[in-house]
Amino acid sequence: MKRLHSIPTCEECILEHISVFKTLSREEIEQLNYEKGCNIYKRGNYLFHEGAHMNGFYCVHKGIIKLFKTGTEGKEQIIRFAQKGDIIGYRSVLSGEQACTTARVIEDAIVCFIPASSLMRLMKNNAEFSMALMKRTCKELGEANKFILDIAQKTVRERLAEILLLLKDTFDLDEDNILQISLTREELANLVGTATESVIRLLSEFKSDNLIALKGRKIKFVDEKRLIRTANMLR
Amino acid sequence: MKRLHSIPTCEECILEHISVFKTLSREEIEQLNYEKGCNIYKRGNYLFHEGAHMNGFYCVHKGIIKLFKTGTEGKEQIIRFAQKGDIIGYRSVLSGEQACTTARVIEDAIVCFIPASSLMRLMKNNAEFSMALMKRTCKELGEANKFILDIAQKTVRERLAEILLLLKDTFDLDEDNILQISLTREELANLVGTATESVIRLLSEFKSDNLIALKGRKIKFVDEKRLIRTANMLR
DNA sequence: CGTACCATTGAGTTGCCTCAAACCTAGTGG
DNA sequence: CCACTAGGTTTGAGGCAACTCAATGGTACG
Repeated sequence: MKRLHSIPTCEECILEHISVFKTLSREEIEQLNYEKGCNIYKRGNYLFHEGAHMNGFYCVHKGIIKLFKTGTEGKEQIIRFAQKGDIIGYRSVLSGEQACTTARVIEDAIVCFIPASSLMRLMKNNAEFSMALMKRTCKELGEANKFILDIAQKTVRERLAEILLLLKDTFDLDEDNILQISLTREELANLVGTATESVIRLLSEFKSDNLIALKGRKIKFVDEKRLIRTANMLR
Repeated sequence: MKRLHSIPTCEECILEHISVFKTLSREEIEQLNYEKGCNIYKRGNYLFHEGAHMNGFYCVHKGIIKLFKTGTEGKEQIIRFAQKGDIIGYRSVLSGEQACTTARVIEDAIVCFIPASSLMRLMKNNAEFSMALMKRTCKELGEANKFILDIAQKTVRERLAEILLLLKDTFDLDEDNILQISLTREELANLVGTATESVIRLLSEFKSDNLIALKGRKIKFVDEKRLIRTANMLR
C-alpha cells in the first residue's frame, strides 16, 4: 500500500465510471475530493479484515478486489468482487457493524478511502444520493438471496457454469472470447463454494465437452448457449 | 385474505413494535395511517409471488410470514421470516426490481400494505427514516452473507443446530424452553437447505443426544450450550 | 372413518470431499 | 544459465455425508 503522487480526482472518476456518486452536485464532489484519500494496492494486499471497525469506506478506481468471509476451517468464501466504480465497506459503515468480509486485492488497484463522516453528511443532505445508495444495497441483497438459493440447491457443476457466466457479465470477454479476470483454481472454488479439486475436474470436463477452452488461468468461452444450459438457468 | 373491520392504527403499532417507523413525525404517521391498507391472512395465504411487480410493501402487525425462493425443481429455500413490526417487500420497491421471493403466511397474520409512493416520499423527506431503513437493509445483507458462508461450508448437522438457535433468538422460547414457532419438517429443511428426511434424522439424533426434546412440531431446548457447540459457532 | 397431509424409517446410491502424490511453471539466487 | 524452491495445478483412490426413492406409520379434520 503506497501513497499516490497524482490522485485521481473524483470529478473525472465519476464521469468515467457509473457509480452512486453520479447524483452528487459539483460542490459535493469537490468536498468529497478534498476529504478522500487514495492509495495504490498490490495483488495480495488487504484493504481491511473481517471484524474490523470501519470508519469509512472505499471506492475502487482501478483493479479488482475480492470480498470474502472466512469459515471455521480457514476456507474462504468469496462474496463478491469490486472493480472500477464499485464501492466497498459501506455496508458496515451504514449498519454500524463490524466488517463482515475481508477485502483483498486480486489485480493491482488504486482505491480511494472516504471517511464515514462524508458518507453520513451526503446521506443526510442529498436524498437522491441516499436513494441511489439504497438501490445499490437492495440490488446486492437480491443477488445475495439468489446466491443462497443456488448454493443450497444446485449441483457444483451447475454452480460453476453459472459463476463462469456471471464472471463473463461482470468482467467481460476480450476479442477472443477470453475472460478478462484471472483467478486461481482455489479462488474459483471459493467463489463456487466447493473444493479446489472439484473445480479442476469440472473445468476439464467443460473443456472436453467443448464448452470452454483453457490455457493456464485463461478461460475462453466456446459454447455459451450450452454453458447456460449446464448452469440450469432456463428461466 | 380479508378486509379488516378495525384496522390497527400505525400510531399504536409503532409504539408496540420496534420498527423503522420509529423515526416518523406525528404528521408522517398520520398520513401513513391514512394511506395504508390492512388485511387478515390465514396460514397458507400468499402476500405476493416471486417475480411480482411490487407497487408497495408490507408491514406485519401480527402473525408470521415466510419469505422463500423457489428452485428449479420446485423446492423452496426460505430466506427469512417476518413477524410483528417487520417489513416485507421493500427491497423490490426500492431497487425497482421484481420481488425476489414469495411471501406466504405461516401463522395467521394481520398485515398492512403501504403504497410505494408513501415510501418514496418518506425516503425523500425524512433523512432519519432513510437512514433507519438503510441500516435495516445493510443488516439484512450482512445476515445473507453470513448465511452464504454457512450453507457453503458447514455440514447439515451444524446448520440445523445453528438454525434452531437462530429461531430461538427470533421467536423466543416459552417458560418451558419450547420454541414459539411451529414449522413442518419440510419448512425446517427448506430453511436449512437440505432434504426433509435429513432434518428428521438429525432432529432425532439431537434428541437422543439430549440436546433437544421433541413433541410433534414443538421443539424444546434442553442443552443450549452443547447445541451451540454442535453448531460450531465458537467465535 | 376415510382422506389427506405430514413424519418416520430403511435401503441403496452418488456427488463431492479428503488425502496424497506427482507435475508444472515462474521466479530467485548462486 | 541452471538448479532450486514455492505456489499452483492435476490426477487418482477411497470414503462418507447426504440425497433419493419407497414404504409405512401417525394424526388431524371434515
